[in-house]
Amino acid sequence: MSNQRLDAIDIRILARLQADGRITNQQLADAVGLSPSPCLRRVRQLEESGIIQGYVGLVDPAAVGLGVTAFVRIRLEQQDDTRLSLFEAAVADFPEVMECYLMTGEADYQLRVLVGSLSEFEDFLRHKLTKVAGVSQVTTSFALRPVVYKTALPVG
Amino acid sequence: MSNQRLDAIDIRILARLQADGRITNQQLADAVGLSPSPCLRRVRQLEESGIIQGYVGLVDPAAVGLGVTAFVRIRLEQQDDTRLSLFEAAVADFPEVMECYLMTGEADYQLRVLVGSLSEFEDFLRHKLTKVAGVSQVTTSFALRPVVYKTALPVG
DNA sequence: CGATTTTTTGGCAGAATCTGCCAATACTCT
DNA sequence: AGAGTATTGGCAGATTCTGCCAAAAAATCG
Repeated sequence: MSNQRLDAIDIRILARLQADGRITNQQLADAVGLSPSPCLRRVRQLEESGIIQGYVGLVDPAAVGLGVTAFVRIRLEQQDDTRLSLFEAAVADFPEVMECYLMTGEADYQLRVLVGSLSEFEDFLRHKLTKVAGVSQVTTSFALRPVVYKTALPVG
Repeated sequence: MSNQRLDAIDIRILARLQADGRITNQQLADAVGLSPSPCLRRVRQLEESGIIQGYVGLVDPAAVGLGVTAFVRIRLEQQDDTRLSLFEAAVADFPEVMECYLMTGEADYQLRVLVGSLSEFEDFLRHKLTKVAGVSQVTTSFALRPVVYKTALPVG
């Protein structure tokens, strides 16, 4: 999990793995111009150093009945460390919360919430989010449609 | 890319693959209580039907110098189909734009933008985003810190 | 510059995994 | 119960993985 200098080959490895997390080591080695052995070693190093955080399968939300994306901006009553930690622990446990950021500006936090329907969202608001200690103001906007969703960072 | 009924085993397969996109088929089969062969067949079907959209490696943004997350809300001058399509095509080509949603409410679009520094963000705003035809109002909030970032949908 | 150390690479080989095929099992519907 | 359909498990050749070691490349230092 420490610093590490990334050379041109590492960058290409990252680009490839971001595009296809199941590429075989042989294909990857071929793509970046190495033989399998040093290629695998580089990948392992990138994994162990935390630069590669993991590999995941991506599932179509609509296919599993999760068609509603909501963005929720939240103000807390107070912003001391304890309140922030409490709130963060709470949202981290909500399966509906896909993203959460501590923010500058009007809101303290912004959430991206994924649910199956508006009534599920209401349940989430009424029974979960507003029950968290310290939550003062909640503002919701809904996504009509996703336009771009990427996980691959621009590298190279 | 068509509809498909998901049974309990499929759900468990999806959960596992969302948690570890490089799990071997044998481990996966074991975890869901099948032998490798039918397990692989189910995975292939989920892939071909588009329920599994793909597999990706996740890279730490800070490790590649991308430490600034900005949320940008955008109003267009007009909201006819042509303008929307034009805007969407433009943002899809910006490597900085990780997410974009067509929104209800005040803003027409909301973007999550990932850059290395505030000056890079200014470049993005001045030379890219505001140059897109039809963009009228742009409001930015910055993330101080990511709290939750998940790709795994709640299934199971 | 040349010699030494350090780092990185490529090839090898046994182990593990993949994956298509086929017979056996389980399920469905009348 | 029985016919038909769908799903499963086992098998085996092909592919891939992955640790080890010697060779090559790069970096360091006198």
